[in-house]
Amino acid sequence: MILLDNSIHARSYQAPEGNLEFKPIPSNGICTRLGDKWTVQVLWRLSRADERRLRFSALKKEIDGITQRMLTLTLRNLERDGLVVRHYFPEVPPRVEYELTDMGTGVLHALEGLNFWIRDNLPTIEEHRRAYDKAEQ
Amino acid sequence: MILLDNSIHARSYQAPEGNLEFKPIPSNGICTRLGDKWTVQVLWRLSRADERRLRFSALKKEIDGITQRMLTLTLRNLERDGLVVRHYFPEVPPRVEYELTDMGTGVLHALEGLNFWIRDNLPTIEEHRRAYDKAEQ
DNA sequence: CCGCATCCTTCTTGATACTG
DNA sequence: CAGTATCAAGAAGGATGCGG
Repeated sequence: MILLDNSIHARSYQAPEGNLEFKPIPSNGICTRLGDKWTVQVLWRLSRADERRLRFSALKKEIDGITQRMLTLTLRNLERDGLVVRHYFPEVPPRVEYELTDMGTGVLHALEGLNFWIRDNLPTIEEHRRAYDKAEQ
Repeated sequence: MILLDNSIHARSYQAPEGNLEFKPIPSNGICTRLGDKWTVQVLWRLSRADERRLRFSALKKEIDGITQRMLTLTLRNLERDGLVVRHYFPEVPPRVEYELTDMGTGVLHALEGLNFWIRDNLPTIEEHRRAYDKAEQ
């Protein structure tokens, strides 16, 4: 997904006036990434943390249901894209913190429109789904 | 994911001022849908068509690389969610047109912010990817 | 504590052939 | 023309065990 397929809430979304002004640009995997199961959840948790930084274990604790493996993979991809930076402290036991970059913050802002749209339209969509499924038996 | 992983272009994106104002809401599969390989491509083609309607075969011709099977599946999902309506004409040979609903148009508007963000940030992201991959050997 | 390796299951996409 | 059915390939996600 883009937004959470688990989580809650917000203010109102004003659809822009007039016609659609974009031709969709190639996203080179960005959208697939944002649409996966955990990415936005991770970005959002980091955005709410002190100094936009959290330890691996803190993220794992906050994100319900995520496995160590998936958290690692998700963070690696975000790091590779420059949305998150990894800070490694070679203590014993080791400590690792992940920090949201400005670009990481930016993508969350860019998702606000979609977020509000979903909030406003999800009930209607689910209504359609029920009707459709019923018609199919 | 959301925008095209194949396609081009647009105007500028003004990031909202101040702090992030949303807690991501549950999307119930919407985001996964928007993040898949063909959904946005289909929505966008319909949005540019006369009366926002196109025949199945026209869509197939316009969307490079899509198979009959994937176009069918994509349209079924969009129809189920109420983003598209299917008009069936029992002629010989049969004719089927798909029409973008207001809600379908709405979701494209809601994606504009993301679209512009990607256009503006993709070069930087790809730079990060190259650096990351190089560091990994 | 953090993360890698391995194995396994499920989902998504694609290729191809057939039909009202 | 606009599908459906079937099969196969690959990617994504989950479970579990080991290691610095």
